[in-house]
Order: sequence, then structure tokens, then C-alpha cells
Amino acid sequence: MPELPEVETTRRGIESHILKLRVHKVLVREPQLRWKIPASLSRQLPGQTIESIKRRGKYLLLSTASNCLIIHLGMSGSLRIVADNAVALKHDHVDILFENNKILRYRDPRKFGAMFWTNDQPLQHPRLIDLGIEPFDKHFNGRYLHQAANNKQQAVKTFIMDSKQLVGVGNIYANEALFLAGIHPVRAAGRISLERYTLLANAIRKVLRNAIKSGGTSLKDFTQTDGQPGYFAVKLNVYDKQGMPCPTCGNTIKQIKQAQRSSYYCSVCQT
DNA sequence: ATGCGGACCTGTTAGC
DNA sequence: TGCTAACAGGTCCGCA
Repeated sequence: MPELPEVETTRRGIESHILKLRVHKVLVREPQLRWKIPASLSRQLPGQTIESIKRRGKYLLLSTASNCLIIHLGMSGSLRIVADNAVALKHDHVDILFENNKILRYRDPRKFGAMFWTNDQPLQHPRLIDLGIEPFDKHFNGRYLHQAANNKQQAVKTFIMDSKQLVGVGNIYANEALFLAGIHPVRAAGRISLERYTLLANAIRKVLRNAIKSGGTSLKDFTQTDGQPGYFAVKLNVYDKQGMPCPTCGNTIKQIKQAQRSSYYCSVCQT
């Protein structure tokens, strides 16, 4: 489900409700997500206070004075703030109950998400330590991409979706950014000029920034933490638009598969 | 080293 | 109407 904008929208949504609050209880109904949620979470988090809520790529980092709960939403995960008498539905796998009787509720039908319970160095966690640059880092630009692409034969679309290169760009925004930059998704990453990578870096930041501003993309089931849908979907140019006219030139949007993922592009505007 | 296909799991939808 | 197959926002792992 969530790419960087949806995770950031979630981060902001829960931050306003649980920052500086003490955890009263943790209820794990289904521990088996992508990896098993450690039992130590339920023992150790109660009594601790959430001191900060940060994001690294698509991971959320809920830090206490001595530990960090790392959450990844996978494809279908979501976090909501609900009242303590709200009935848990199927797929509501984890509740974190706070001292003010609000619950942070994790829901994930496909169970591709994950929760890790670590010390105070979450960025050293094996799943995070090799993550690439943040798209809003001041060092991220066309030169960075151009150098990272080196002589790669890999298609530029799978290249920008590789979290070891840069984080946060999933299938929707990869397609949208390539459209904005006028770059064909199949083009080899190592055969793109610095000038075009500068366009692409700017396009990536633009689509992510706009999506965050709109509260994320609502496709099927993404909602903000208050249950309101994101409003970005109406602004998508190519994603899921196969057969429809290109907003720029009117040519028919094409759909292909790359690395098992759907790619959408205009063969006139993107070369 | 690089890059690809398959895997994880459930729900929804397109197609027959 | 009902069954089946394909597909969905992510990313890890094993193999070529």
C-alpha cells in the first residue's frame, strides 16, 4: 500500500495523538507478519513513553528513552487511532493502548508488514542499515543518481525503486516521476545523462511532496489515520491509466511489466 | 557483483 | 450468477 507519502501522512497523523504519551498495554493478536513480532515488545514497551516518531524510507520509528519500535506497513498495512472500546476486526493484528485510553491499531490484511523491537539505534537494524538516500536529503540530486547509475544495465524504473539506491519511491511514484521527467521506464539506468537525471531527481521530489501535501494516494484502501482518504489519486498522470490518453500529447498510455510490477508510460513523451 | 524471478498472504476484480 | 485467474501500494532471498 504505502509509499513514502502515505507513510509520512501516517507518521504525522499518529504523532499528533501519541507523542509523549505512556504506553499502558500491548496486545498482539497475530504475531506472524512478514517476520514474527518479538514477545519482548509486549513485555517491555508498556510503561515506556513515546518520545519521538520519525521516518526512515518507508519505516516508522517510534522511539522511547531506551528502545525503538520499528514499523513497516508492507503493501496493505495501516495505523489508526481508535477509542479503547472500538471493536477489533479481522486483520487488526496489534493494539498499543495508551494511558489516555486511545489505541494505536495496526491492521494488515496481507501481512507483508513488519514490527521490530530494537535498542536506541534503530538505523543500525539490519533491515535499515543498507537503505539509500532520502529523496528530501540535501545531497540527493541529479548528480547523485547519475553517479549511482554508473554503467548499470538495469532499467531506470527498477533502479529508482531500489531502496539501496534511494528510499521511498514505490510503483506509483516511480511511474509518475518518470513521466514528469520524460524518461522511458525501460531505458538503462547507466545510459541517462546528468541533465536528465537532474530532471528526474526534481520530478521525484515533486511527486512525493505533492502527494504528502494531499495526504497520500487513495487507491483501494489507504486512509489517513482519521479514516479520511488521501486526495492524490486524481492527480495521477499515468499510473493505472493504460488505454487512456496522455495528458500532455493525447497518445495512448501503455502498460508493461517490469520486475513483476506494472509500468505505465507515454511512448511519445517518454524516451 | 548484478539483476531477475519467485515467494510471502489476503482481498478484489476482470473475464469466461 | 458463479467460478477462476490475475492482480494489488513492498522487499527479501536464492539463483543464474
